[in-house]
Amino acid sequence: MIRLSTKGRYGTRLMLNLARHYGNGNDAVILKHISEDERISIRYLEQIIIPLKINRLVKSIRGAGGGYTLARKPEDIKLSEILHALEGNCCLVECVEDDSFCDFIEICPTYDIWKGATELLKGYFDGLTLKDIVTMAEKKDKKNKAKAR
Amino acid sequence: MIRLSTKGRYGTRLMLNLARHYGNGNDAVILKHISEDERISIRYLEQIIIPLKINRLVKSIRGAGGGYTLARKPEDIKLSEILHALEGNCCLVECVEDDSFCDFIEICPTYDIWKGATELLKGYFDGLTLKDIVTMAEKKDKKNKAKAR
DNA sequence: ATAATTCCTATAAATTCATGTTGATATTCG
DNA sequence: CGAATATCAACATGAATTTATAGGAATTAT
Repeated sequence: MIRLSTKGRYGTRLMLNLARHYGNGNDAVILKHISEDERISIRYLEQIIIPLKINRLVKSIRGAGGGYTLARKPEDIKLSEILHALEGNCCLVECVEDDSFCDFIEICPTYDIWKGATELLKGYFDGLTLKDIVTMAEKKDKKNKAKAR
Repeated sequence: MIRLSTKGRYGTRLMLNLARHYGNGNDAVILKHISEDERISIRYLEQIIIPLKINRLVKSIRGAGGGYTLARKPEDIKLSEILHALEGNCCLVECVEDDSFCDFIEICPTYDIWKGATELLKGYFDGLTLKDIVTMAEKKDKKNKAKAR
């Protein structure tokens, strides 16, 4: 019912991939590698990375030896920014962000409900940076490996 | 990016409409009236109400003089139940509810993020009953009328 | 019987999701 | 310079899903 689009999900994974490679000197990552890592077609990644570039979350380096890198440090990129870039509005219903969308906001009994839910989510995604998520994933990975032993 | 489908939104409005008419003796409401009130086509309402009926949130009365009523009191119906009925899973991503959906949950760096967001939303919708929402809407309405004077 | 209303199935229209094609442009490296 | 590597850009296509409408069968009150 409430769904995060593939664009949002794939875009987040793309950014996490870049975050993991960030800061190793020559850190440009090519889409082909991300495609292999994340099992998402290059063509689709190309479409998804466009808004990320427009919103200056990634930088592109053209030509041989090129690729993409994060435009800022992983600790300075919030998940909310990523989701917002991938669609103008990071909200449950359009009327929450664009109040010209519907003429009945003033009297709509559900508007405040959806608005409240949106604010809740925004707060959650605002409190998570790429670094946070990478750290969480590393911990999880370590735990799994310990279990496997 | 994160979107509540029309089914979820329209279904909620449908239920709120029934809630407003609940308990007035002969309280069966026909879809035609809901259609006029909410400006949603009867045909679409018919589709939306099916899962609400299957999940025993509404009762139907067939034939002339029939219609629909809430199956329980508005204070006993939670918004989370409505959203859950309208789609099997009331979650941001399928893997959160159906762990056979993806094989990489154990190592997926984003799974826990989406799961956390889903839990947050669920908690929010769990704390809201139809009665709560109707009461909120009435207060809002009164306020608007006061302003108009 | 008739009218009202739910119920059931089909299908059209719009959007999202994903891949493919072609070719241009920029950059590195030998 | 020339060849290889990648991004950039504009489409085109097809499958899947969501959104919405339509026709008619079944049920019931009057």
